[in-house]
Amino acid sequence: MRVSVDPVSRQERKQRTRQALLDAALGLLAERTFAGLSLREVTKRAGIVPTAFYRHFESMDELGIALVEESMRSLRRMLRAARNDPSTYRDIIRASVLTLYEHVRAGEDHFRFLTRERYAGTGPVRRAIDVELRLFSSELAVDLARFEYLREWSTEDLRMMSDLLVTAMLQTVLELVEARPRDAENDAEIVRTAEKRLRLITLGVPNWRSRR
Amino acid sequence: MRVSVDPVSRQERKQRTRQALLDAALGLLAERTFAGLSLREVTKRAGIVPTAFYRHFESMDELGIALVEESMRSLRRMLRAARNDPSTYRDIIRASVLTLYEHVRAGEDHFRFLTRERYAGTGPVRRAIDVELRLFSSELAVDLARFEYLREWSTEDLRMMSDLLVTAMLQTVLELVEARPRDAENDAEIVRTAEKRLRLITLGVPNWRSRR
DNA sequence: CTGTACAGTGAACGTGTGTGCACTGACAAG
DNA sequence: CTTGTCAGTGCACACACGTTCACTGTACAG
Repeated sequence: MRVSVDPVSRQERKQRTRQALLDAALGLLAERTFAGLSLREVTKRAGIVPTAFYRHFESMDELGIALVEESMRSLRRMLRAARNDPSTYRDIIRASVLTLYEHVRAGEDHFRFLTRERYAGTGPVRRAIDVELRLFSSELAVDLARFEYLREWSTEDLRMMSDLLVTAMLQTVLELVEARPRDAENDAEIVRTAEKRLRLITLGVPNWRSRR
Repeated sequence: MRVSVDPVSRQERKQRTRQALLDAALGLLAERTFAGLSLREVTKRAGIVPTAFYRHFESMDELGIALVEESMRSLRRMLRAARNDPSTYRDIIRASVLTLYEHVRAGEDHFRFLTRERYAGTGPVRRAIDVELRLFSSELAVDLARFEYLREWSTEDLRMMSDLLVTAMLQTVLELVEARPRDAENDAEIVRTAEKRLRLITLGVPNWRSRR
């Protein structure tokens, strides 16, 4: 097998069509639930014939899971950015919320997909999101453990807190992504509220005593 | 036609069929999204012919909105119960969470419907839930304003907090309703975590200073 | 240059869908 | 007893769906 330099090699073309399918689905999901997508629609938008779909995915569910993976990459990229942001040390909450805001507005469709399908379906897509989000929350818990006040928290309590933070953040994502009207003023309002939420949650930390 | 033993008035019979439609839909929603329901399915389960559907609702969306209203009645009943529970004064958080738990397990389908469709659809059903939940959060904010520490909070901050509480509670609802495995042990775990969440949030309250 | 693997095609199928229409028969009012 | 109302029926339609199958054209390996 040869690794071709030619940009239109066979496998690359296939990869390109696959991506077109993913993009088509994601585009349609702007105004529909994943369960409400039809294979025919997606292929039509991707510019191929319905039956060719099966050359790339075994079923729509499989495409959905690929979409979850793609979307989670956005989320992790965000977490990484937040970790490496030097301004984090001055005001971690403000910095985190701003990072969230920028990433949401940049990869809107992915975030919308995740937040909507997180609750919507019953199928494999939902389960995949659930698993990935649990993992994500665990990573966040590890980060949290590094903070002064949180050093002695039980892992269970840390998990509780990171779950709470993730939920609050995803709630903000939803507000941003579903916002109407969509102007800078409204965005600022949402961001401000998000900050307050996190502020309130973290204010409780110094008073926390682990209990059984 | 149906030969009924007990005499029932005409409108009462109609009301009964309407309710059968609502129940049928709610039942099917245990494992599907509202958008994924078909009119034919619902009528079949309700025991009438598809076309008779239109005697009761103009469209599935209209039925969905009726379902939202019905479900919100469960939610409000819960809030009222929480307000009138005398044990609330001893430990408001524990009392609230237990009230939530009992109501969720009692009217499971309604709660599942609300929490799922809150994010799922794009249609009128979702909008209806959004409006109702905003209203609900306002009511809660009014209740909050009566508390010692919260007396001087701005209405905006009160809203922020009640939204946070509602979101945390709905998250708990979701965990309960989607729980697997569904046993007493798992339930207890969920309830315990829910309590911790609220505990953490309220711990921040005494330290809060409203800021612009 | 030849043969093959394979992405994409196009017609065909069976099924489930929402809705229009003319209908039936039980009830309630006159 | 007569009559109008109306919840529920049964048939029909046009359409969109997922999936099958035999096919075509071309990039690549030998």
